[in-house]
Amino acid sequence: MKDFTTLLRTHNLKATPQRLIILENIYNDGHINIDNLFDKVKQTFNSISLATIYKNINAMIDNSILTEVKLPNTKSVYEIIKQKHYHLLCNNCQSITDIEIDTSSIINDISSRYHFQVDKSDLVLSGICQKCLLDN
Amino acid sequence: MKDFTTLLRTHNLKATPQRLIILENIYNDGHINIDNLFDKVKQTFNSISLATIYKNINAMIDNSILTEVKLPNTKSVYEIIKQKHYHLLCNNCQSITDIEIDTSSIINDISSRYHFQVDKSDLVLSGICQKCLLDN
DNA sequence: CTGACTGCAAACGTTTTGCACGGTA
DNA sequence: TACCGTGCAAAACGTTTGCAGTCAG
Repeated sequence: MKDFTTLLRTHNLKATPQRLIILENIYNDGHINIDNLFDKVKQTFNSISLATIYKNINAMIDNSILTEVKLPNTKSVYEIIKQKHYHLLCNNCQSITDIEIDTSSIINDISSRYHFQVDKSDLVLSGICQKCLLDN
Repeated sequence: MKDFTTLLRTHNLKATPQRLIILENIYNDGHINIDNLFDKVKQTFNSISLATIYKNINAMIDNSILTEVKLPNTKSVYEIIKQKHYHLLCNNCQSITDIEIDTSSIINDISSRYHFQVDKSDLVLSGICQKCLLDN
């Protein structure tokens, strides 16, 4: 469990109970889409409105607490901003796994070949995860 | 200019004038979002409806003629399916460039480290393109 | 000739907004 | 206490659908 109160305040947002529960749920899940987040948050805060979820997701993205991860063939998920990493997406169970890869050689290659200044990289590898491979 | 009539027919779709113009516009642009596509197509086929654009984009995706490219911080674009490649996205001029990178070592590494069967990879490098770097 | 396609309008699901009330700092 | 945040309902937005007419093969 992290100190989400401090996280919010250092990013110029008030630490309301709704925001704390939203962050706890995103943190526990790792990556979560709006619908699942709303369902989960309602379990501990059943009066919360969907508009509040949206407003807070957007506020936290604007204030660099969260980031949106766009995925092929499925809804975007949101995650707390952390160190640079990439994603595995299982097309069978829909699980998302953070992975670390050294992409510096690729990025350097592209920078020089295309004279493109790379500020951000997004990589999603889709396929079948270990668990689903074993289950079938 | 390619033979889009054959492309459509070999994918079990009728070669209507609307579809040919849609494909020509996507081909010429390389990658285009729905709004820009609608604007462009209207220039040569002003009676076309937005519903027809949507229906055809979806039909062509379902029949493996087109693919959707999801991009960070901006709308998805559509492109004609071609050989495997990745994308550069300029955050200044919004241009999208196809790039070729050998990602096999990364994918092999991930397959063995995570026991994940990789079927597809999506990589977007965002930043500033050469033209915009020179202009500023 | 027949099934597939088009264009319109209506419907739909998702996200945003306005506003009065409530809570954080 | 001042301002930010919440919750509700309504609005806006993007996309899909139903249907009658049309066209490609």
